[in-house]
Amino acid sequence: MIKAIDETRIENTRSNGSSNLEILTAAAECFMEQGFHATSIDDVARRLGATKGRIYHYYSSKTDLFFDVHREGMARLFNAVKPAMKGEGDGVTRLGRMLKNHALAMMESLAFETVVVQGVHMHRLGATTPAQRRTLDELMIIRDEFETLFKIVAYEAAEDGSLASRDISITVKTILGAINWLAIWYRPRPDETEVDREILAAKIVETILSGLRRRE
Amino acid sequence: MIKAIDETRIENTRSNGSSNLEILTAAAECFMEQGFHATSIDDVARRLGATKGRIYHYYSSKTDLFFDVHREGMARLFNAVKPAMKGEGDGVTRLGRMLKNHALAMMESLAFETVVVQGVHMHRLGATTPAQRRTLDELMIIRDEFETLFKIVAYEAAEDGSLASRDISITVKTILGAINWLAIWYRPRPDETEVDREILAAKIVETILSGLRRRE
DNA sequence: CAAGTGCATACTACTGAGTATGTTTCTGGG
DNA sequence: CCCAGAAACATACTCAGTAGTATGCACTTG
Repeated sequence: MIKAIDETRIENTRSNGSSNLEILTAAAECFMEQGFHATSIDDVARRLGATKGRIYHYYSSKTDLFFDVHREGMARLFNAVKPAMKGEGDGVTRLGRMLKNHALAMMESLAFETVVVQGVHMHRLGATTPAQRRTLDELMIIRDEFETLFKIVAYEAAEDGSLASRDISITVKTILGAINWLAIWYRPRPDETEVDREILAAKIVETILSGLRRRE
Repeated sequence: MIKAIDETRIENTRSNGSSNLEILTAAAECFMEQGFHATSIDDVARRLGATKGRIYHYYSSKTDLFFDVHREGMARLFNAVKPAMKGEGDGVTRLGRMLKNHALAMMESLAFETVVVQGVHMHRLGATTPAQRRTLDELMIIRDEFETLFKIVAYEAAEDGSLASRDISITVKTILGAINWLAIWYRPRPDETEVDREILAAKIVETILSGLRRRE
């Protein structure tokens, strides 16, 4: 799974040409713990055991760094969810697979996905330069596309009769909220294994698919 | 409903003694739009048509102001949800009422509740002074109590057989995530009425209670 | 060995939290 | 009715933190 993510990682080129996963990871962790504005470039550098110079060599601004972390987070979500769209099972079954993979990606790349959640909230924020504004819009388009993946399969599920709901848009937003909320409350335990995460993801998906009320 | 909130509003006294709902509201809106760190005290003052002096007359620091907004947001959630715990219906029915009221409160006090959501995320953040650290811990206790309200009724629902789920803690976190996510995507339309919000809340709750998969 | 690459060091300039100090309006006791 | 004194702000500062820059320096590569 993780190897698959690495192999299919989309290009991460930014302003200065090359990228640097080490920097991205350190930045993601800082942004997760303190948020974008409370994180100084020096904080990220300190976590790297380096200085500003290294970061500004690769990224032209703090905002661009944030954007690239966001980009990486979205890429991982796509890589996790897209393969689950096709395959066997009715619409809701496939939706369940997508949700489970989404949840697992949230846990495995918690720092990046927390930044993604922050980024959504940042939409309104006036990004300073026009170039940054364009990048931000582009990121929001990617986010919409991600949501659309779920809408597509939800429509298919409505047509094959496996989906109960009527209002697809609200339904998708609701269930994605349940998953994304992991960024708020989930913290990995030190001794946690992949299996533990699978179990947690399965429980969450089960709740979403079956609902709270017992079925007869 | 709104009048009821005002009547039962808990005391909002802070450092300097008295409070000021006007300031709290302006601050909540700024924090919602830009986040805590990106919001300057001057921003809040500008929105009030005033200057820093007014704000620092009532609040000893930006952090304390944030805390009081959070407090107000939590108070509104409690006032919305608590009355729905008791009354007729099985456990899941009452849970549904609580969730619906929660969703409505999110929409009606969007700015305050967005700050509450931010506050949860801020938990890890090192609040500077020991006094602020204590206040932050206190706020998190209040949040836990809020979550406990749902757990209590969920346990009752498990006992009366109306609840399908086994893991109460994960179930509650999942469904609260679905509701809280409203803070991210919900934006009131200009011509929106109370009825519109009721319909939206009902759809969300229906999705949570019944689940995605169609029942035979 | 010349030209870049990959950083570190040492600055600058500005923003923004908090403070110190007016200035005006209210309030309550004589 | 008058007038301390407090309450409710506004104005004008200070100063620490931080984004971004300019420059230096080792090390690689063609």
